[in-house]
Amino acid sequence: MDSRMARYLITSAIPYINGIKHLGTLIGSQLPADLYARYMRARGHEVMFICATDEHGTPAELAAAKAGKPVAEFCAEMHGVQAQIAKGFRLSFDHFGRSSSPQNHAMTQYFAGKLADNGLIQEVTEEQVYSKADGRFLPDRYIEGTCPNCGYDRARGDQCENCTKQLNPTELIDPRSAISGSTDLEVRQTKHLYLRQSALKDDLDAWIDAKTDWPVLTTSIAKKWLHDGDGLRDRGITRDLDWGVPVKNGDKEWPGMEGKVFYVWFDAPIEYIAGTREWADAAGRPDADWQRWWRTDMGADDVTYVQFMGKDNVPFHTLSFPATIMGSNEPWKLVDYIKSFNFLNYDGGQFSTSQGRGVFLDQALEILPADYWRWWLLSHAPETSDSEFTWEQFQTDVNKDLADVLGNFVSRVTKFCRSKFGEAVPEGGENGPDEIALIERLKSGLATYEAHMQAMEIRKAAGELRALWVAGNEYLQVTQPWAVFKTDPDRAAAVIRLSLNLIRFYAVLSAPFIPDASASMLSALKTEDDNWPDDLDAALTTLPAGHTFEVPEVLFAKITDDQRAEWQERFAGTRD
RNA sequence: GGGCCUGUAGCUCAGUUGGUUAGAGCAGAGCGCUCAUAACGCUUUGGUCGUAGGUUCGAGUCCUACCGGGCCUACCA
Repeated sequence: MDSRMARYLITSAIPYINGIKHLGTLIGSQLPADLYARYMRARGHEVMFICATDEHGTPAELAAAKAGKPVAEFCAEMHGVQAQIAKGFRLSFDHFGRSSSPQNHAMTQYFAGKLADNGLIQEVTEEQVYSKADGRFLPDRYIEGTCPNCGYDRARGDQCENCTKQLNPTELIDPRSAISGSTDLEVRQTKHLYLRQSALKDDLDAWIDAKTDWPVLTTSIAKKWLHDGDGLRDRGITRDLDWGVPVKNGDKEWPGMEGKVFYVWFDAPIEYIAGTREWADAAGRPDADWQRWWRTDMGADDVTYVQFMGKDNVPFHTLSFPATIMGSNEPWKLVDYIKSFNFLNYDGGQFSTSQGRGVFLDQALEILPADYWRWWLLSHAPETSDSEFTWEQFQTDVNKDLADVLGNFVSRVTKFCRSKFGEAVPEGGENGPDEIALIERLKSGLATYEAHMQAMEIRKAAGELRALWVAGNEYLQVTQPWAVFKTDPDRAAAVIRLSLNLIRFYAVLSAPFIPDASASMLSALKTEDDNWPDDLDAALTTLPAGHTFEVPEVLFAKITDDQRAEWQERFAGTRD
């Protein structure tokens, strides 16, 4: 076993269950996480890549009601749909779990118990709005009414969208349920558990301060919450809902909390741990197999834990979840690096699930292979600011990068070889100055690529990868095997032999971005050797003279103007 | 209202601790090549770096104000 082998625990923010997600959520966490996981595996490291569906909370109940199904059934179905989509995009989760799993129930109750043991849970009696018609308590924003400030008649209970004034639901004039429209509301007393995050503020602050290499986006949001106003506030971690993890103290009942569940943002991050346990259970593995990823006293001390998420999820991952871990006073693994992303906009506006604006993941896979989306989204990942999807840009970028630069390189090399030498790596000739120059170029480019991938500089990594594809075309232009062949076939053979090996080199390097195309390339070359080119010279002679191959189908068909126009029209407004 | 992020060529974006003539890809123009998905290569036209001040020998880079975009603001997740 390689002594440089390291262990990487990678989690993607878990997507909410209430519907099919759009391209923005894919690039915000799952896709970059997958890129990183694939890269680390390719480098020979041991990887545990966990994702799941986030299934609890009011929106899930409402979505189920709208679909006319029991919420458990609805979630099970939607989990299946999301799992299928994840598979379609080639997301290489080691396990795609569910926050509603028995494992997560147990783990969530376990952590709550530990926090209570350590004096970090406080019971608070508070007043909340209850809707008799809906038979449920209403979260602030599910109460609508007239704004006392500006008179807007569809103000929400937390804030008026018209005048932006922050509100309490009780301040609304003529309040009504946003769910049923019922005005039969009353204020009731109810008891809830609060996580005393404030008690851990200094620990969290010191911990965040030490993370000088984290993205500014990540640390600035955390610090804002830590220092704003009176500092980090305690947070309610229970809700009056039917669907969720029942409130328990470990495996014991929690007196006075009957019929209540934990708040979705308390149990959702714990699912990262529980999901790993689901993985072990599903494979019939012992507990030690998941614990070695999560317990620093059981082997996780050499694990590097990286989380991926959109910026909207940062507070929960920098504060609440770490507070849960720290507050347990047990040696659970804390995150080492948080890679956060801005949002992807759609043609000048936002993607909108409610308005059906933008491209949803099931539709995306209907119209184009996963690699097209993976490449474009990753090479435009919103790392420094919100970024923009337009169909024109998507079409020109994908056609140029994938079809012209990479796909066409594969075509011209394999077809030229077939017509002049047959479908086998040709023999004869040897490397000269052009080859030495190319290999030098590849060597430095490879080092740059590896550095960017290691640092999760995704756009820069994509740029360098593309530059390496270009280097292949430049090499052919310089060596001109089609002209040289007429006078010196051996020389042409040497060029093509290296070029065919270059295709394998590209397939290996590109696999984290475009796994399907990479597989096609390897399969056309009739090789299963996908080893990382740690030794570049050896890597470029992997396919010896005489090794047979076949000319592959066109790797990437171009997006035509007609297609682009049609999709632009189809995805402009409401979801069909 | 407050906090943070952001505004660099037509488009999408890089620009390290402030240092000589501001970069890349795409799009546009020209040339070359003809093996290839009318693909590839080379050259090239585009920018008073949001605006106005300030600090400095020197500012895209630091400070202030203003204008525009975005996110968050703790009971949506």
